Amino acid sequence: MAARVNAAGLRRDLEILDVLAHEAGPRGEPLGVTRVAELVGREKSQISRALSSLAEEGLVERDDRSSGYRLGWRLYALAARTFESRLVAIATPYLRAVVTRVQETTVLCVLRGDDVLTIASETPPHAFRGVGWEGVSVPAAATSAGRVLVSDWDADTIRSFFTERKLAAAGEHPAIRTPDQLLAELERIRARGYATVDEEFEHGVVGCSAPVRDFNGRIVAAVNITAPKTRLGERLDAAGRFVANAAQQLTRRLVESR
Amino acid sequence: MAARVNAAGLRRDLEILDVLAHEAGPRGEPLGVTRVAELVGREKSQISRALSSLAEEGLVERDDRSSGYRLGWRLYALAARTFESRLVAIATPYLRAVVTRVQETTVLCVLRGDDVLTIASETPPHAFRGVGWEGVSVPAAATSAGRVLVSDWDADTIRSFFTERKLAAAGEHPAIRTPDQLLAELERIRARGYATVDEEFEHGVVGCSAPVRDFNGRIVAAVNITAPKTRLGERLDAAGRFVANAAQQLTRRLVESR
DNA sequence: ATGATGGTTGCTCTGACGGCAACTGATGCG
DNA sequence: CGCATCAGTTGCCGTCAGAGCAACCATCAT
Repeated sequence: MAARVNAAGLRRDLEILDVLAHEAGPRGEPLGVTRVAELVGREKSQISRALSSLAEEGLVERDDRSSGYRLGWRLYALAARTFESRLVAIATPYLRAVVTRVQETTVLCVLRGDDVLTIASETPPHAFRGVGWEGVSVPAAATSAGRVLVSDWDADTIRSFFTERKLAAAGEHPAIRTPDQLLAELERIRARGYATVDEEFEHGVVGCSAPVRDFNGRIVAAVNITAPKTRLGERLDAAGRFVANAAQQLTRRLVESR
Repeated sequence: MAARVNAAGLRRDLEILDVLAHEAGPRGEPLGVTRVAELVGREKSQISRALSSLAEEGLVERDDRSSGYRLGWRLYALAARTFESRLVAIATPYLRAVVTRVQETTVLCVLRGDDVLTIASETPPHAFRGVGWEGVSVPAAATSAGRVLVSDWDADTIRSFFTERKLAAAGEHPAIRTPDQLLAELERIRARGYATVDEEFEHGVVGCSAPVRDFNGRIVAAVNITAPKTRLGERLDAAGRFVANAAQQLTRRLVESR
C-alpha cells in the first residue's frame, strides 16, 4: 500500500518478465515483440521500447538469430547472491513448527567445504541456548545432516570424496565404514526423504535430517534435529517425518509462494 | 543505443536490487531505507517510495522486526526460469567430477558485457567457500575463461572489441598485447580444445578453461579452474584436458536434454 | 525535554512516457 | 516483379507521473 513510485513502469516490466518466464521458459523458444504485446495486452511500441531497456540492463536477452527475447543473466546473478540470506529469513517459522511438535532444538545446516555449518536454529522454550549460530561439525557421513547434504551427489563423487580412511575417522561408532555402505545409506535416505543416525557421531546422541532444495532442485540445506537418545530415541522416526515435511514446505516456499 | 523506456526508473530499481544483493551479503541483515539511499546516492524519499513499489510486486521483502528490506520471492521465481539456472542445474555434476579429479575449485562462467561472470562453483573438501556464487572479473583476454568465451568470435569482432589499449590494461603481465596475438592464441585454443594462462592476470596464479556450447554450437559458458601456480602449475595441462572433457560431456548433455 | 536518527508524506514543476501512426524490412504469393 | 502482409522500430505531442525538497512522524538515547 501507501505511496508508490514507478508503479506503472514496474508492473509493465514485471508483466513482460512473467510472460517470458512462463510462456517461453528456459527450454522454450524466445518470444517476439508482437507475441509479448498480445500476451500482456499492450501497445507493441511500448513493448519494443521496454524490452530494449530490459535488455540493456541484462534482465532479458535477445536471441540473435530469432530476434526473440528470453530472461537474462542478471536475474540469476541477483537471486543467487542472497539465497542463503533469504533461506535463513524464511526458514524460521518452519523450524519453529518442528520445535513445537518435537520439543527439541531444530537447526538449518549447509555444506561448507566438508564441514556442516549451522546457519539458523530454533530452540524450544526452557532449553538452554545451545550452540546456536554457527557450530562447525564433521559431517564425513557420520551425521544425518551431512549425509542428507551429499545425498544428491553421484556415486563417483561420493567415492572420491569419502575415502575409507575418512569414513573410519568420522564419529565415535561409525556404522558406515566403506563408500559402498554410504551409497546404500544415501539410497535409503533418498527413498525415505530423511536421514537418521543413532549414536554414530557421538555416544548417546541421535539425530534426523531432511533436505531443502533451491530453485534448481539442488540440495542446498538440511533441517536437522540432534538430541540425547534418552529424550528422542523412541520418537526418532516420527521426528524424521516432521523434519522431512518441514523441509519440503520450506523448499516450496522458497521458490514459489508469496 | 536504441530507444529506451522507463530507463531511469528501471536503472534506479536495479541499483537498489544490486545494493540489496551485494551489501546484504550471504549472512546479511536487511538494509534500511537510509542505508540504501546512501549506497545508491539518491534521495531517501525516492528510495522509500521505490522500495514500497518493489515490495508490492514481491521483488523485495520487508523484514518486520528490523523494518529493513531484502530481496523477495519473485526474483527467485524468475531466476529459476533463466537459461543460466538450467545450465547450473545440469552442470553441477560435471563440475564436481572435475573437482574430485583435480582437487581444485572449479567454476562455470558466462560472458556478461565484457566481464566474466561466475554462475556456479564447486569446491574441493577443505577449501573455504571463497567467492562462491558470483564474482565479476575482467576477462579482457587476460583470463583463460575470457579467452575461451570469445574463441568463436570472428576476427573483425575481436579486433573491434579488444583494442590494444584494452589488452595492455588487462592483467598484471599480459602476454598478449595486440589483437593479432590474441587471434593467434584463440586459434591455439580452438585447436587444443582448452585454454591456459600462466600468471598473466595475477602473479602466482594459473588457470585453464574449456568451452561449453549450446545446441547451435555457440559457446555459452566456460568451465574454469583457477589456482595458485604452486599447487596446479605442474598439472596445468592435465587439468586442462579434464576440464575440456567435462565441458564436452556437459555440452552433449545440454544438447540432448533439448 | 531535547536532539538524533530513520522513515513517510505533501506539494509543485518538469520532462518522460502512452498512444497513435508512419516508416522500414523481411517474407510470401500470384 | 509488384503487391500484400506481418514484425519491429521510430517520431511526435499532450498529459500525467515522479524528482526533489522540506515538513512531518516515530523511536530511541541522553
